[in-house]
Amino acid sequence: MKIERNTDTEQMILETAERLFLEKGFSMTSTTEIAKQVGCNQALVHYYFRTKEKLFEAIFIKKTTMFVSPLLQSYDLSVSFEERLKKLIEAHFDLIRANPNVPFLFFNELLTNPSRVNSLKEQATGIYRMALAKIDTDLNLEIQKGTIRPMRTIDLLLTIFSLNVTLFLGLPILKNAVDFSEEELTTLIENRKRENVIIILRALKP
Amino acid sequence: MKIERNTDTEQMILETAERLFLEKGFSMTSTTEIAKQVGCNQALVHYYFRTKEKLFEAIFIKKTTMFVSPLLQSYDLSVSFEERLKKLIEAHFDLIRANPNVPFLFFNELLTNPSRVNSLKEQATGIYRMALAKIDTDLNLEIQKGTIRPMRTIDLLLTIFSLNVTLFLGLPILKNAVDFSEEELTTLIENRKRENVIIILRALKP
DNA sequence: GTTTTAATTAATAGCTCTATTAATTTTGCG
DNA sequence: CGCAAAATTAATAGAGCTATTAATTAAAAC
Repeated sequence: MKIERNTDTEQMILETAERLFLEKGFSMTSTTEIAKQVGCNQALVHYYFRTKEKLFEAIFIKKTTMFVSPLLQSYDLSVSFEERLKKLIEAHFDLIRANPNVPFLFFNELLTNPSRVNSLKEQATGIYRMALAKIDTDLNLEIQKGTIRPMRTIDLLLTIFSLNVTLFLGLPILKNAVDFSEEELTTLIENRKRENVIIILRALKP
Repeated sequence: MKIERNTDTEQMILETAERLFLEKGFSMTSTTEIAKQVGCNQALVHYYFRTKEKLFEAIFIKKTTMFVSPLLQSYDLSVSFEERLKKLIEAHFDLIRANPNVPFLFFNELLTNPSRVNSLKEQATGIYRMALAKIDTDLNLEIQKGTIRPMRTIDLLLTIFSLNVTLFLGLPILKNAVDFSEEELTTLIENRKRENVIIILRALKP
């Protein structure tokens, strides 16, 4: 019986690091612990990535782009504005549900280490601006048509973002405090998804 | 010329620790740094509070209660339900605006150190349950009257919480990314306050 | 004014972490 | 095989952090 040997240690380090960073953030995760969980020597982490910082950045950037691009794809111009927005909200919601720890990582790192915002600016702002511009013109067109009330794009985006993100950000705490069953939890989440769409669409009405 | 001597060093340690914990979280704040900023010996921090953990807990509990109780006071039964809710939302909003870093501290510590939820359970759940129960009966009464659509209390609270908290949680990041002027910022905040009330009240309509 | 108590400091033990270096093992290849 | 490159490890320097202890200074009490 042969022990299953690492097909690719570098990949394992990356995956383990990703998991730990997402769970505990940058400062609470040590290269020592990453190595221990991978089952390799701690120096190996530095062999592949030189510094903890670089290892983190690789993951952070990956997560950033992963977290924006699906939103662009879901923007379907062949249906009504309301339908289009609904799809966008749901895509955003599902994206966070599939990666519930990412918002925590973002907030944690961008708040405690604001310099990271800068590296993000060049990386992600491009995509963000595209998404923003797309919605912006779209929204203003509808406002001119009078189908929705006058509002700023940033307000709409903030609302979507707030409602979708906070649920998953707070869920671990809520789970700990209230003690849901597994199905109660899925019901709650599904409910919220529907709720969020309703809330936002209602908010747009003239 | 005499150097202004600490009237109360213990108090200064507490205040400095509070500021640093709120800025950077528990793990990123060292007793060494606290002492340096206070201008005293590092051992003094431990002399007064024994451990960093105990120092943190003192602050954490204080912030927790401070963050819940004002919500109960603003619950004014002499006006209409809608008006009452509006006041509650605004009180919540103002509370966070006055302590914009507290949500970050909560999320950060409750997510990375879930055991803290337990100490919170006994401390704050009492107050929370009171607030929740109050709104719960109130809300269900209105639902029976048919003045608002059927919905669960937790959904209403999650909506309020999401909209109010995320703004201030994300503001430092947004500020860094978008580069607002001081008045643009206050305008944005005031707008959001109004928006949040509108959004939530609309969401309740039958 | 001396004694007791409280506040403050210096010094340090013990730990953990990051990063590097040099040595060793494994792998790929001609 | 034999050798070069890559992967892996052991060892360790160097730094920072928490917490404690013993010594020193300031304040209070009698």
